[in-house]
Amino acid sequence: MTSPAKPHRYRRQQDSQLSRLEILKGAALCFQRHGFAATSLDAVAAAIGSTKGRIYHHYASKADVFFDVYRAGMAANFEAIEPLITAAMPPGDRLAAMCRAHVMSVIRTQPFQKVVAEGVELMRRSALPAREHATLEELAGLRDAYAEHFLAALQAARRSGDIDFLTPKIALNQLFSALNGPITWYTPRPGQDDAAISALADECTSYSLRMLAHGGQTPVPGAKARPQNKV
Amino acid sequence: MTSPAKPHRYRRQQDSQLSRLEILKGAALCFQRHGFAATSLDAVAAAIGSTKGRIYHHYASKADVFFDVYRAGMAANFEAIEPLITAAMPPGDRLAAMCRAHVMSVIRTQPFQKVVAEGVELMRRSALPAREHATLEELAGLRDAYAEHFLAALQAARRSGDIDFLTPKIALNQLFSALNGPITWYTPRPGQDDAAISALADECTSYSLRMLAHGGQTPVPGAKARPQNKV
DNA sequence: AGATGAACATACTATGGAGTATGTTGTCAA
DNA sequence: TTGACAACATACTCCATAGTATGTTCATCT
Repeated sequence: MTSPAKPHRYRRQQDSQLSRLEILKGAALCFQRHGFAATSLDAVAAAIGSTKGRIYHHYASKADVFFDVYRAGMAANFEAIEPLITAAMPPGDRLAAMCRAHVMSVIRTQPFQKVVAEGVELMRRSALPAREHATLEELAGLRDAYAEHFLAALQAARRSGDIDFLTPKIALNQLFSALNGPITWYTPRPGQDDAAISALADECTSYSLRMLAHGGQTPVPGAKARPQNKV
Repeated sequence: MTSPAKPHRYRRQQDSQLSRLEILKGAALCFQRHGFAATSLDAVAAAIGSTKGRIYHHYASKADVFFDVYRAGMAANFEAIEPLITAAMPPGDRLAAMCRAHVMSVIRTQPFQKVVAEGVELMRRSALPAREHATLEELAGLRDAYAEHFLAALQAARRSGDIDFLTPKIALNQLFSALNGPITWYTPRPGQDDAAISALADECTSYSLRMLAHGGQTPVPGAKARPQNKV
């Protein structure tokens, strides 16, 4: 700016969309590791070997980047289950296939799904600046529509006698808690091929599905009253 | 300071421990809602009708407050399962009782458990200033010891034929993901008495335990390869 | 009754980071 | 070949907030 023109090296993407995608990947990794608030756009820029100016050229604000990562994560999920919601299948099989597809998507796009999870939490306590309120509702709509597909599959599978549960909302919440477990604890291994990942997803899906299997009301011992926690 | 002495009203706690507890509760609520990074100590102070000076009188830093909330949350959990790890019970019953006790503790101390969850995430990517490193290891030790109790109960219950699972680590992780589900989605209702909460905990525990029930390897349809996600 | 220290409140400093303003380079159209 | 604009980089501003320094009140001991 003030100094005489040095021969800087400007790295330019021919395709603007590719540049945005690169930003999204870097942002997803940073957001996954440190969360939205603790992530600086300088850190995101450094992660992709760039500067903040590039990000602000493509996005209006830090929140906009976050929202776009969220959209990409949800898009991956929708894409994963889309062929299953219209296919002709027994209800039990459809639910199982949807769960399996969701787990695979979660593992493959883990950083993005972490952002989705944080975004969902963000919406719980709303009270946001009104400017972003419209976007928040859009993203909440995406999540609700996605959950609705699983709720419908859940109800259908129960009607057909494949699974059993008490309260739909609780069953759905607990199912997602299990299916999304790998978001938190999964760490990609160096020598882990697709077969190993597939086996891991199978095991997670299997556990999650058993949550809703038949088995009567297992009475839980120790369910009687115990002294109240102090804290 | 500069102005002449006005007759201020100082609210003082006779018991220092009570004051710390009040700070912890307010901090837990703020941390739950906005996370560690997005929570200012001014906000915490305002939540308890106080000022930042009071917090810094009891704690050396914002992180120290966070760590103490974490300790309180873990203490509540330990206290909940403690009588069950030594009691004479069949392994299956012990595991069930421990799960049920954990869920109840989670629901009762939800804000604290959210902090515990964030703390656990924090430790995954360590790389912290060395000053807090010792404390981090202490807290990680607490978590590991707690998980170890459940892992032992898991193994014992499998040996006795009460449950079945493949990989212990995955089973344990998925179990905790389910048991900790209410941390994320539970919201206390106004007219919700202890009986209602107990019923809710029962349902959550029931689902979580079924994850590890027998049932053979349910083959998941749609487990064959599908097109890779783009993102 | 006065001294001392704990338990706060108030007022200040310092810094990281969001956002902006502007400079620089490549590319394509005409 | 030269605008003109897109795609960046650089260099700033400015505010929120962590942390500090200091003032104030009360209780307790002697």
